Amino acid sequence: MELYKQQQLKLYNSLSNKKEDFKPLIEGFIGMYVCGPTVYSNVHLGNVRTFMSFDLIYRYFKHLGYKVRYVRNITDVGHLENDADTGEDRIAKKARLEQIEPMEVVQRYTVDFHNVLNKFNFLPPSIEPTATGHIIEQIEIIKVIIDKGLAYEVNGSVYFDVLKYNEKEHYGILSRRNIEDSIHNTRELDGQSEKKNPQDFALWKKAQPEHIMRWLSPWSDGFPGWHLECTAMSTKYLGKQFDIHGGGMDLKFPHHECEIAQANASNQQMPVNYWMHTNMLTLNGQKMAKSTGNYILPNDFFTGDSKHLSKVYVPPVVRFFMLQANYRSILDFSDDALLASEKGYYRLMNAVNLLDNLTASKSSTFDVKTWKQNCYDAMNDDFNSPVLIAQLFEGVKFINSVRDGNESLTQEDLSAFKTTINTFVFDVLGLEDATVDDSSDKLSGIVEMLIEMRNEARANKDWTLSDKIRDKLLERGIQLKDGKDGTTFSVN
RNA sequence: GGCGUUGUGGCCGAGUGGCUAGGCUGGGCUCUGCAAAAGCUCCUACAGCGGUUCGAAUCCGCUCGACGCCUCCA
Repeated sequence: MELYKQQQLKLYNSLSNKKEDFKPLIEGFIGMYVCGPTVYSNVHLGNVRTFMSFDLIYRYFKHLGYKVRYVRNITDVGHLENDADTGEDRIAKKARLEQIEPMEVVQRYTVDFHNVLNKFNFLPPSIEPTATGHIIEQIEIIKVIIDKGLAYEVNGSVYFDVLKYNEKEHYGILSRRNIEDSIHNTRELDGQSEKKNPQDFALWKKAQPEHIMRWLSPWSDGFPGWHLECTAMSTKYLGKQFDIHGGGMDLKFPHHECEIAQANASNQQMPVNYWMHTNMLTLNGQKMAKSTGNYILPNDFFTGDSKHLSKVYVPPVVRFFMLQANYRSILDFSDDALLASEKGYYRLMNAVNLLDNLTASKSSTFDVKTWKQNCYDAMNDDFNSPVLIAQLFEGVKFINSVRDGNESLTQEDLSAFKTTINTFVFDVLGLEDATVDDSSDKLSGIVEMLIEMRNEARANKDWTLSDKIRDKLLERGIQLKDGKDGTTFSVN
């Protein structure tokens, strides 16, 4: 029987602001759409956090036995710098500044995005569509919305008529806004606007003569608006109605609100059952953002070359750090917090690695079944990875005690225990073991030899030599551990 | 100004009406040639002020602070 039939999952739905029992439209299948990056620059760590949250969610769904179609787009056109008519397309601007083709910009940062995600051990989505690959679909949606009378054309550009839509529907249903409020609080534009109302948003923009990203449409040579691509691609691959739509908290308004309006306008139904929003990663208490310069790049961890970092960190440590916070909480980044996570991470890994060396006993002193369900309960409660990790540390303590002979497990319990811990650590949390690498076989042979030499020195009470071997190894990241049954080591 | 979120011990971070979060750090003990590792143990907090309740960090109100969105942002 599939695991999802045994585990009742609750997830927090931004649409209702409540935790709800999760029930997919079609039993056993999940359609999930996540707003991907706009590839006009390198992804920063805040971007990574969002996608990591959904990687965790995707992994857990898969573990539960769901067939998941996970769609995460690449925005490669249409994302304007601001909503004023003077706003420039981010990618076109970057191309202009660097004097290269827009598609070179797109290619460069798409590759960077994939490289970064691979380093952090992300599972690839099922489909990763691009906005430029779905111009026709976007044009078709615009036609439908115009036919419904909810969009209008001005000088070759097409805008969504928010006020008109709001007459029969609620624009602001997701972000809990009233259109009246935003009318009163909208900053005055410079009076040049083609839009009937400042709240209206572009479905299609006519390209200026110098603009190099342009496509033919019934209205003009131009390009699609930012919000539209997600509606086009989610509808195409997941249907008019699907289970989950996710993205960063900052996309809730206006991006997701606009998506709802467009989809609702063209398909006559609410597109998404569960909206999920991940919270921000902050640096110095402020949101990480390219525009303010307050950010840290993933690559900084691997070089250690940043004023925010005291040393080099391996990717799983960063991953572990992020998973120690719930995806809906703001997480503040600091070197101290990362150092603490690093220690915890290695403690966890060292215990996992001990598992294979444990010997079974006639009886168990640990309730494996309850502990295992505790792990599931944590994840079933809106993907509460911090609580899961707390449970895993209960396991760590227990493993170490078994090793020391203070606790015991039957063969059956031992294998259940092993399976559970490996499943959650590697499959669900997606943590890689940084204590092993390709050269581990040769390395351990050499370290075993040094341990032997040190033991000889210790037997001769030659503490100078024995301590030298131990300390020199530690300097190189190899830690010797003297236990009852001899010396073991770990590579940190 | 509007909408929303939030304020937890030295630090990071769960929880949310009575019952241990967890990690890191610091103190003590065991083990050890000494350490480290590991185990045990101690340090026991919920911004402030009122209210509801037998009982609130947890619910309600107010105050103060922080953050996010309201223009692009994961």
